[in-house]
Amino acid sequence: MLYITKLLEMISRGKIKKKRPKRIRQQRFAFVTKSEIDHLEDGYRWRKYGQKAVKNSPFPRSYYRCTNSKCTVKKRVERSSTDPTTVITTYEGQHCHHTVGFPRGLLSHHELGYARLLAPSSISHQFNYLRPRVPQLVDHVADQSQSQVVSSEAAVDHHEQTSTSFQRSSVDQGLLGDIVTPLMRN
DNA sequence: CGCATTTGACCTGCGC
DNA sequence: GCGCAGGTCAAATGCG
Repeated sequence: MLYITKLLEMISRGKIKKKRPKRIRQQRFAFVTKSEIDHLEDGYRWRKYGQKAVKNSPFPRSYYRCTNSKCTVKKRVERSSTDPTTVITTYEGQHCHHTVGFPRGLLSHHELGYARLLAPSSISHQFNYLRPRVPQLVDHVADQSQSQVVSSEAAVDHHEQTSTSFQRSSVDQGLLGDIVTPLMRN
């Protein structure tokens, strides 16, 4: 009874919405990282908007969104059930703004690769400028967490195997075609 | 006070 | 149609 009351209240407040339009699957990139840290810095600011226990894994999956309101990039972070020291980070979408910088030397080279990958072309030079600083950052990270890209494409495929709506071709031909390394491409 | 995180409920897609 | 799993929302709460 209490629940029904709450339900009606929610409806009246517009909390229960009608059907949302079909989600359009955006480009996704997954990184497998050996790290003790779940949430690695990648130069962008993220706001956590959800956490969910996933099947076949004792570890919950965290959902993050870019704090820039105009930016729709999302990121999922989950720890591998087979190897608890491995973190699987899946990025979805493309940033439409500059990074906020790379704080505290926590940037790992795979995350920088991602940043370059999804950054607007107009700021791609920013990453070239930053590149000379990377080795020391990577060394710093490597000592802590042995960050590495194991197989981004394999990780994506793990999620996308049955999906036919993941359109890589446009990515390859477009903006990211200049940036994505052969490894990252299909 | 503003922003980030937590968390339970709701929504949606998919397989049976 | 039903149930499950994944994804999202938003109020409550915490923290600097």
